[in-house]
Amino acid sequence: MLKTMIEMDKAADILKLLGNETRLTMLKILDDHDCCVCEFVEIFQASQPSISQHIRKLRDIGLVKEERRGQWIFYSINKDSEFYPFILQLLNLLPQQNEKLKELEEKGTRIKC
Amino acid sequence: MLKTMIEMDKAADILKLLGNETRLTMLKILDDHDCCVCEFVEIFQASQPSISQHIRKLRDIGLVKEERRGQWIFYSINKDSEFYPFILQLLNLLPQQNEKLKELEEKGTRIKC
DNA sequence: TAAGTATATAACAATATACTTATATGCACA
DNA sequence: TGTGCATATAAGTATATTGTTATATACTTA
Repeated sequence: MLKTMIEMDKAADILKLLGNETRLTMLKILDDHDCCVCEFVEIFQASQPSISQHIRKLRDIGLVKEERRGQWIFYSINKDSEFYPFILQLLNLLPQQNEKLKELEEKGTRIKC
Repeated sequence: MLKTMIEMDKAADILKLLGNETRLTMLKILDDHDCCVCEFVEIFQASQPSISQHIRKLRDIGLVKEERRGQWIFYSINKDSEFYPFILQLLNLLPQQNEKLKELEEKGTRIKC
C-alpha cells in the first residue's frame, strides 16, 4: 500500500519545484523514459547549464537519480523517493509529453545519446 | 465528466502558486469551509497584508472567489474555475487541515467573523 | 597522452517573490 | 456624520529564482 499522503511543508516544497514548466515537463518525460542532459537541451531549446541546474534541483530533493553510462549521465525518476507516490499522482493529471521525444527520434538526436 | 487534464504551462503556473505552504494550506482549508481574511491571519499568525496578498494571487488566477457579507469578505474555492478539477485532485493528496479551524472555534475566534 | 564530448559548477545579473509599514476603501453603527 | 473594524493596495526592502558566461571535471577515442 502506497503512502500518497505528504506533509504540507514537504508538499509545498515539491510543488514549488514543479511550478516551473521546464522542470514539470522534465519530470513528466522521465516518468516514461530515462533521459540525458543533451536530450533535454534539445527538447527545451535551452542552454546546457540551465538544464543542468534544473535537473540538480530535482536531484537535490531526491525526485530523480542519475546513472553514468560512459560519457553520458542518464537521469530517471527515483521510485524510492518518499515523495514518489505523490509525484506519480500529480504526473497522472498532466498530458503525455511523448511527442517531444518522438521529434528527437525523428531527427536522430535521441539515438545520439 | 470532469476534465482534469490541463496544459503544461497552466499546470506549472498553478503549481508555482501552490508551492507556498501558506497558500497551499489556505486552499486546502477553503476546500471545506469558506473563510475570511481575519481567520487566516489567526491561523497562520501572519500580518493582514501578507494574507491579503496571498489570497489575491489565488483570486487573480481564478482559484478562489470572494463574497462580501457585511463587514467581512468571505473567500471560497471557485468551483467554476477551469482548473478546479485539477486542484481538487491535488488537494485530495494532502492531509486534512481541519484542526486549524477547530482551534479557532475553541478560542471563539472563528465565530467572531 | 591530447583532443573532443557531456556534464557540473561558479560567479554574476536580471527579475520575481514575499515580507514589511503606511495608507486607502468600504461597511456598520452610535 | 464620525469612529471603528475588515480588508485592499502601494511602496519599499530583503531574499530567492533563473538565466547567462566562463570554467572545471570526467569519460572516450585517436
